[in-house]
Amino acid sequence: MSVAPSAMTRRREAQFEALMQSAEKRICEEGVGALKARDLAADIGVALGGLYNIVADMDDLMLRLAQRTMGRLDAALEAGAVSAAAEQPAEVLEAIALAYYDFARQNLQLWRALFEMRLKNPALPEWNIQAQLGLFRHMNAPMAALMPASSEAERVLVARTLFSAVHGIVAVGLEERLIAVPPQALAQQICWLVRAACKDLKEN
Amino acid sequence: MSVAPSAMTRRREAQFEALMQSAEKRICEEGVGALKARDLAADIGVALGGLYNIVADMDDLMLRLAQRTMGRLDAALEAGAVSAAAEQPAEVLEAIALAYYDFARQNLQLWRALFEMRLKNPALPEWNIQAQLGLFRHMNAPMAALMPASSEAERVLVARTLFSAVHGIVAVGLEERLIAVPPQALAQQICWLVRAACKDLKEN
DNA sequence: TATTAAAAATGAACGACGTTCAAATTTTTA
DNA sequence: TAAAAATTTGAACGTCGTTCATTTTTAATA
Repeated sequence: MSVAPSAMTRRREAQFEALMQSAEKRICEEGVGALKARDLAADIGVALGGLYNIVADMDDLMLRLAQRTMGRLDAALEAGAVSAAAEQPAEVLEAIALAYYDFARQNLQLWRALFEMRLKNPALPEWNIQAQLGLFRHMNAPMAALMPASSEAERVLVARTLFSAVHGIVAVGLEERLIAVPPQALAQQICWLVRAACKDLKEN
Repeated sequence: MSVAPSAMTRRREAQFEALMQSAEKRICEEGVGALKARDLAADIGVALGGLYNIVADMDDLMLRLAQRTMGRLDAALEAGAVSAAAEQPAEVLEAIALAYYDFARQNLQLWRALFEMRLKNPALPEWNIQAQLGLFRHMNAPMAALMPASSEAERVLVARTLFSAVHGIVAVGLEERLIAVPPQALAQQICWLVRAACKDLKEN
């Protein structure tokens, strides 16, 4: 589950890790828009041009960071799912949704960086796509329980819809540009929507 | 309902309008990331520095563009709402959601620009905030019909939740970076979620 | 160990960008 | 028509990501 480019010497791996940590620190403190090649190079004690021996370019850097963040998000969703296992499938989905919300709140800037990535080359590398799709893994079991008569494709579609809806609520809710919704109220809204959707699935 | 800064001469208004149109054309054709001050200045036949007599800076330009787009979106939502009026409130909300999805599809790049704005000064001007909040206007009547016993604040919260959820589905669905969901399937998913949410509201 | 070839690191330089501002030009006023 | 005010200009500035010829370090070989 390494996030570093393959074929690295030990020294390079250390540099890569230092770069990632310095970038994450800066994102957390100042937001993703404040990431500057010169700052990062200075942080890890490397000349400006040396950055490009560790990472192909800033897009590559962002994608590697996204990979790390998704790894942590995956673990958080997993923890949320198991905490509600052996319960009703709707409750598991609810726990996953709340875990997603909690992760976004606790890692606000890193989580935002996942979506604010504006890559020069919009085509994502395969390993990034797979990591994204892998996040849906936690919904498989509860979705299958909720929609036993449906096809795999149908379940995947509904899972994506549910995830997207929750993501939208979280994203808009954490946007401070408009009215700030109290966290507790937001969590309650997420639960309501997930429950309502699951109830409907159950009835049909 | 003017979108131009006040206290403009006739000439300035014409320049402003030309600037907006040229910017919108470029956004539609190449995406918001391709907007360059030099290109726009050339487009409207003005020296580079002259842009800053028409608009305070690029942030201001983006906010004015957003204002125009929101104006069109507002009209589209209104049209969607009236097309389903005198029906069940759930059907009105469904029509609004579908109108939102349709607008996003038909004005993909301009719609994206609404959210991809990364302003140097993240504080939004009051007129922009009001325009955003005004978009919820169309949900007032159906929400009141669906939740007659609830407070105004409660209804606003649920309306925001519903809108955010639909927005999330649309945003993720129109993101081509992952699996492309067929438009018809996406519309169906939106309808399903709105209906499920409304059904739950009705029962409680 | 000395020599040499390969690998890695350097930082000045480049082009693109948004923004500024003294100077030139146009328009308005007296 | 002359003076004053307003507008327009485009060169110049600072910042950014990125490149690459040069230097420095590391590794291999005799």
